[in-house]
Amino acid sequence: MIPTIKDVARQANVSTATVSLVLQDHRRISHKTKQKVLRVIREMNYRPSKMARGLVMRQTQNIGFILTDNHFLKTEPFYTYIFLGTEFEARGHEYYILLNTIPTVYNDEDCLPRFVKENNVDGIIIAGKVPAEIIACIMPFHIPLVFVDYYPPSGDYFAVLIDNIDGGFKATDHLLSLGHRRIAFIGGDLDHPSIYDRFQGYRNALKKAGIPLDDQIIITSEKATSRESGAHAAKELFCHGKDVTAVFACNDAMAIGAMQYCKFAGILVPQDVSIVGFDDVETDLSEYTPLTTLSVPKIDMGSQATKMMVDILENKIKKPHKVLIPVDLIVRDSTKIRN
Amino acid sequence: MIPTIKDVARQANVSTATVSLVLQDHRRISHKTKQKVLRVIREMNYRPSKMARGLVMRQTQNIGFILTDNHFLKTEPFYTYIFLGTEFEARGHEYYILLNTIPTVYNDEDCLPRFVKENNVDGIIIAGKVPAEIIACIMPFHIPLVFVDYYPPSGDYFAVLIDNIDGGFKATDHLLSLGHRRIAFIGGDLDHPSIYDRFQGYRNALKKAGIPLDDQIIITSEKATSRESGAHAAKELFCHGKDVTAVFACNDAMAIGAMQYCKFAGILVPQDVSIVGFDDVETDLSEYTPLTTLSVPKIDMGSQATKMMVDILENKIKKPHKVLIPVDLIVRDSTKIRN
DNA sequence: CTGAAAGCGCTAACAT
DNA sequence: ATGTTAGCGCTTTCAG
Repeated sequence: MIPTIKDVARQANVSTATVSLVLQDHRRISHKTKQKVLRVIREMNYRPSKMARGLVMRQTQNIGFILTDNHFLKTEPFYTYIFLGTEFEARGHEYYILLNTIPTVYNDEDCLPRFVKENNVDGIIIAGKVPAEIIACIMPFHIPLVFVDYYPPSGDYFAVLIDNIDGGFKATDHLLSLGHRRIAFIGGDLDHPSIYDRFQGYRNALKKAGIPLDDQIIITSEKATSRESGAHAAKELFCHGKDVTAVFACNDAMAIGAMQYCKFAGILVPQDVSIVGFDDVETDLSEYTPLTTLSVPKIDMGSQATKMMVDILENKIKKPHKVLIPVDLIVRDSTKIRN
Repeated sequence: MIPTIKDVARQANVSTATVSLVLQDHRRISHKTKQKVLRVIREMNYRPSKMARGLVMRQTQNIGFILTDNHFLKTEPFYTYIFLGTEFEARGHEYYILLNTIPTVYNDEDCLPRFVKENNVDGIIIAGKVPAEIIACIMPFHIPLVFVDYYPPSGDYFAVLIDNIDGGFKATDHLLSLGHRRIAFIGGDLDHPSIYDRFQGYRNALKKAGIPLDDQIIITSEKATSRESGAHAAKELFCHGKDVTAVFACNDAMAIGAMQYCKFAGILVPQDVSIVGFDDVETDLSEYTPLTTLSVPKIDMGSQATKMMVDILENKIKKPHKVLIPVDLIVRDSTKIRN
């Protein structure tokens, strides 16, 4: 049988109120009683019931986690890592994470995650891009929100974001430092904020190096950011004989696609061309030259988001703000000094 | 302000007991009052508090989900899908899934998932192989357990398992039906139950076809089930000129490894040799011939596990038993009729 | 510094 | 058929 606060109180010869106060480390408890109670608690292996406490405190100690299903199920476990990060961090703060995937396409039926309907969370972490309707549905409930790896088009929010500008800069700067001057950018739709920012970093780095932008070697006509589109972009680049010695791809998939094309076209990486990716998600690619890329600390992002949420819930912070997570350049074999 | 049962009772001019009974669809409530109460509930948008109900009912309406971290984080989202399946199913039964990853190597510090320490789950689903110590730690708590894709070496448990024997049979039978007679088996450690069972299916199929087993073409000397070991095994097979026209690999990774070796050795798939894998997890392998394999309904497995757990918790089933999930042969391009 | 008691929202005897 | 009431395990005034 699981001991209750009453059992502890009886055993320690104090009232339940005292036990409760000890539990909260209240200062108006004498050191002696505190030690006594603590000992009994340990002996009986007592833990306060979340439900009873939640009932009276009017809080669930749960944090919701919302993600569209395609994000969670894609092959690279990007959001899976973020999710895990939230879980790890939540443990230390006595919170539980409640996952709720939502359909990628908006669907007014089950628009509201059930944990908000049931009032079963104190706050919600939203990971990746979600339909604007979902956010609109949740807002009226006045539940604290933290966004991870996504920032809604308008409004002020708490958010944990990748420092994409810095990443783009680091990638480009790395190539510059290797002596490259003709550095191409290949990316998907610039309307996507992450890609746009990575491109900004690229621009900033070139500007700093005093190299003018050359639209000829900036390929942003692809919509997707897949391997296929990476291969396409590379074809565009090399087929027309534009002289480039290095490529910064906006993500690993496109970088790999570019490498696929190079292999096909007999272009050697990194001898003929250096390539840098972004994300550090494409593993097990024994076919290709190991990719120099920017590594995103995914677990850390989840952890930061939870930390931020806990701070909000404990009223430690009130004003919405963004936290930018720095990325690390991982130098592997796909980049080398310019010939 | 969220309405409570009292608000509903007052508004409907009945007692809270009546509202409670209506909520549980108790028959000793007159149709008329029931309708009246139901209307008020709808009007006020009332939902009973999980915590209050849980407190008195002594149940959390939470189901724990345990997984070692390496399982959750491996590149293929195998267990991620299973986890999602449990979530989907849980929704329909008003349960929440609480994830708790545990270190892969046993670590007596945090051996117990916190949701059991805190008594925050009614039952626990355990996915994939976990250290025996963890199970031993949990047993004393008498929490219902359901295993998914793993069955402990000894004892009687509820479990949802892949029908590996059937899968091995289907794989081999497919090759037989294509006219192959010299069918190799490549697998990792036969001590692993899944691999052993897949091998049994292979044996059964050959036996049924009246083909004697040939130890020469059964490669089980590899410990791992990685691409590398698949390539090794294939080398072993083809290097020594053992005549085989088909290979059943115990999983997709080994099958891909075998294909890597074939490519290297100039052996054509499927022209020279047909290959069948197992799991249907290796995607995005544009380099290789699309693999004929056995597809495991991962989401369905999670869903079945939750269903089983809910049945246990509702006392609908009491005797431990296994549910075998059938697998489907997915014929792609890596197999063809024997020349 | 500690205890008694009320009450969080709900269910389940027991009354009526 | 419905209402009254006593808790479930905990926190929190308010007294002492």
